[in-house]
Amino acid sequence: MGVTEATPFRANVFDPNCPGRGVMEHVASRWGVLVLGVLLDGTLRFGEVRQAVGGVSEKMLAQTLQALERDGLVHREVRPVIPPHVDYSLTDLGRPIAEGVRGLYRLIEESTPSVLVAQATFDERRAAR
Amino acid sequence: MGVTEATPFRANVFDPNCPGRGVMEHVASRWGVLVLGVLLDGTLRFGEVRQAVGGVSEKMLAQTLQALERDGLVHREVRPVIPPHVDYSLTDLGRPIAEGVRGLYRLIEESTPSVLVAQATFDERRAAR
DNA sequence: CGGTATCCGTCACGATACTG
DNA sequence: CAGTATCGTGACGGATACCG
Repeated sequence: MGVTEATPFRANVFDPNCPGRGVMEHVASRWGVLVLGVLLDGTLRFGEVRQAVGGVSEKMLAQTLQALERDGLVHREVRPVIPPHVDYSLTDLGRPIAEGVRGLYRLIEESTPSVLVAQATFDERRAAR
Repeated sequence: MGVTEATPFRANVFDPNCPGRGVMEHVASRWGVLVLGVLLDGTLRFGEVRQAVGGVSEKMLAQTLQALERDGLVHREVRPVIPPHVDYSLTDLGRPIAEGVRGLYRLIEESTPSVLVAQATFDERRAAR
């Protein structure tokens, strides 16, 4: 088997027609990463999620939550009262992924100062041409 | 200060007007995650990256690589020969982030079977209405 | 070979209004 | 309160052509 056995990394995600790619695009979407990150804090209602994630519209939030629910990463619980009350939380499947996302946050925020310097340098060089 | 001191997580990424958010959107973009993942294997030429990432157009690849280069996550080295030869690799700043992305791949691929079941169940319930 | 420029379609997204 | 429906815009993204 040699190399085949270990398959060092080379995920199938790189294949356009692979189910994992779709999940990746839900998770790593503009709002997906933020929703998962927010839900890591615990169960939240629709409006609370909306408030916690800055700048998301109702429509996009509903859409994002549905995609994540369909993938089994987020649990949706409706309480039949008036006015309606809907709770969102991470599933056991979704939690590790959300934690991975949180790890990315951490790294990116730590890197932010360096990134800003890099951007400034880059833009400067461009202007100098 | 109690809770305030630790600031459990609650990254500034959730603020729409924050530099980290922009970086996050580059990294967690459709092609950004894939490019970073591919470069983790080592230095690659433009064409090699294009081949490794399934389904990306030249335009989007160039655009993605530029954004990551501007953020200081990817290093671009031009060798002035004919025909042109351009190498791309991760910077010290970019590598940890790329590794975080790889971690997400792993998690998502492990989850894929469960996700497919969840999707089937979800779609079934919808149809049953 | 590794881009950049241009054109153009599509769909992601936001704003608004409405329902249960 | 938590959505769904509809519509309009603009950015994203692909195809093509051309330059260094």
